[in-house]
Amino acid sequence: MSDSKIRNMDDFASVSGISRPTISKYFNDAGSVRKSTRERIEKALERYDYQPNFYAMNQNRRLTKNVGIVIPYMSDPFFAEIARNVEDHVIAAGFRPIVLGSQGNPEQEIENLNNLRLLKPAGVLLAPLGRMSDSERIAAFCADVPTVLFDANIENVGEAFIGSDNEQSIALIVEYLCRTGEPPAFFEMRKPTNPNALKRRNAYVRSMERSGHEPHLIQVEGEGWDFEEIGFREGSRVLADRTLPTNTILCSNDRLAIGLLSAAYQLGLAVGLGENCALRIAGHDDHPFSRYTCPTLTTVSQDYTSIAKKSAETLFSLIETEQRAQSRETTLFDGRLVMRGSA
Amino acid sequence: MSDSKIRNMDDFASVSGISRPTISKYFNDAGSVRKSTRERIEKALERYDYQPNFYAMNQNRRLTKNVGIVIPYMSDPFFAEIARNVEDHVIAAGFRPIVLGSQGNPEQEIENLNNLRLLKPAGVLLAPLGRMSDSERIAAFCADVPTVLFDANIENVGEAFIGSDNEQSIALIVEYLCRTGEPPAFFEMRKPTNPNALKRRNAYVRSMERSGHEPHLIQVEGEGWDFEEIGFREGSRVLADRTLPTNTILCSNDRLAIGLLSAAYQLGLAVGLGENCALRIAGHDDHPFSRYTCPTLTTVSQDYTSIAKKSAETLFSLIETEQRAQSRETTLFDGRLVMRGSA
DNA sequence: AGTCAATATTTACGCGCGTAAATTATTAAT
DNA sequence: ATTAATAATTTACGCGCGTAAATATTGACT
Repeated sequence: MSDSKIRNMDDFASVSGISRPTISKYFNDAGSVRKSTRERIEKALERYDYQPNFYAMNQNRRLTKNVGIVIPYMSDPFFAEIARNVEDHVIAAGFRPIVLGSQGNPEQEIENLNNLRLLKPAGVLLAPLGRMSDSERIAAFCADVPTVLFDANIENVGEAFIGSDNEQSIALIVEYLCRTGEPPAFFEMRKPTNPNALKRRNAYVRSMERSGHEPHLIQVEGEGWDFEEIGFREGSRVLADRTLPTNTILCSNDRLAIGLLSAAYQLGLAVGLGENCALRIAGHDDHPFSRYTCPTLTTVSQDYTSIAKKSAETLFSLIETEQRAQSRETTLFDGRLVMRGSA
Repeated sequence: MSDSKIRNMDDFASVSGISRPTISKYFNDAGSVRKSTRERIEKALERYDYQPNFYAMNQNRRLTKNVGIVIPYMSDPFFAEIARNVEDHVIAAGFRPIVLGSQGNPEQEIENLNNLRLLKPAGVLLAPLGRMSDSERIAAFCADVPTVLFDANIENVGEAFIGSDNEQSIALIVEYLCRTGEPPAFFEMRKPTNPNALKRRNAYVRSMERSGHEPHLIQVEGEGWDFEEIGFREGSRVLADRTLPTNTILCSNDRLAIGLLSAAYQLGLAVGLGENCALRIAGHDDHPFSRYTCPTLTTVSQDYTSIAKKSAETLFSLIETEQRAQSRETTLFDGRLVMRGSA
């Protein structure tokens, strides 16, 4: 690092003895300049720690290497995890990921897309809020920017959808629970906020009916994204009532299950498979925390490795061919049963 | 919304019949234009949903309303929570928050600051990685942009520091644990990654010595931010060894404690206060999850409401007076004992 | 030395907006 | 109606960079 401050590309062009347009070309694609020039630029880069203004760069570019990643909730470990996964693929493909969380707020979701648009992204990977999303505005965005939806679908919006097969995964765990004990009741929010809740509810009902059991929905009150709190509060109430027709509860997602496990513990109800257990609890998603609950949570894992990979690849092929998908493809990955202690 | 697309401020100036510089002034400060003009602009704003390009705006501005918020790790619920808190204050004060997470990576932390600089922020609220931070570069940034540090201190960097009094909070829980049972051992990572770990270690040692007890450090291996995993893995080992000189373990943070609780559960060790409990476990931070563990986690809460408030206020007074602090003030808030089931 | 293609440079303009100075229009007060 | 203050407009330039066209340079080759 030298003394004189390099404030912009002009300054850097001066000190490196190379014209600004060539510098610009270098930063756009280092391979597009002559080798000797590249070496001179890189030598100068070592002395003066200049890097182009990211936002000014995108101002007047046709195509950028930016890829937006939008998830429903930043501090939900499940979404944080899948976002990290997607991010890795984006980096590996030579793009620059920009991750934004919508904080459960549809307006924030739209603002995130609007902000991304200003960065002229080559494409966007969007896990929408789902039911709450302003699907019209999202569709309008998708008309301008190649967008692949993942995790939650919005019909006919975006170039493709990649997610989990809730029908399969719910059937899987319902079948497991039925086979190893009493058929499960389904614990969920009456007005669910998380994206795939309704699909899972329907999958549960169908799955129970298919195997000749009476579905039993436990639809609790609660709003927002504080699922553990809702699982705990409403779970405490439901368990104290002792009106459940079964000793087995399947939760719509792991975070509800974590709250419910806590409620059961505090009521002195032993949860698990053993003879002396009063209750079985299962979840859905394989949340990062589910392996540390007491007992550990039996759940069904989403194959987010594959979802992340396929989502990214789908977007990259769209970007490369520079054309829109001729038909909107939907790819669903199977869930995998994760047998742990709670059921 | 009308048919014709408004692409920039020039377009909007045309359709609203007002000159572009005046529009620019309006968006900078709606009160700075004549009332009749403001109404005309706002009427046009309803018809055409235009909003200025955020990044182009900041390109050539002297002062912006942007306030950067940088935290060590986005998907750590504790940091997510304190960031949300700070964010609220920033919005309430009429500024625009831009939240960035450093993902435990010092280079990312510097890149976050560099990116923020391009947005010409009025100020920055920085919770640094701590020991791992590139303090030289952070200091260089603070020389350019008014910055208030919170959560973790870096000596003489930034205009002020607001955090928790680890000395007080650790003494508080050590005293509690000693008073109600055996003196605690201290469970931590040998090379801790989380910001305040070393302060807490020292506070523990001093606190134990002060009350005439022999300190006992359990320093486990592990790197990165997967604290629950480390707490579980190393905790399982330590508990299985049965070489502990005490039945009481104070963890350096709640996330380690959550892992340790899980380990104890799986080893069949009853955790809690009761006669028939083999172990007491306590944490530090009052992590959002700590009220859902089994048993619920006794811990000491950081007063992050006050920390967030004071940090924001400190920054705003710096921004308003447009001058740097004459002396670097440090404000420490007391922790509060949160007695739950685990100790 | 001469030829040609591949690169580099110069020049000039554009992106969407901020901002300052000079000019003109509006408002409120005399 | 006149005046002074206030606000809006026009004009012109700047921010940091992308990009296109014309021109100049380079390097490998015959």
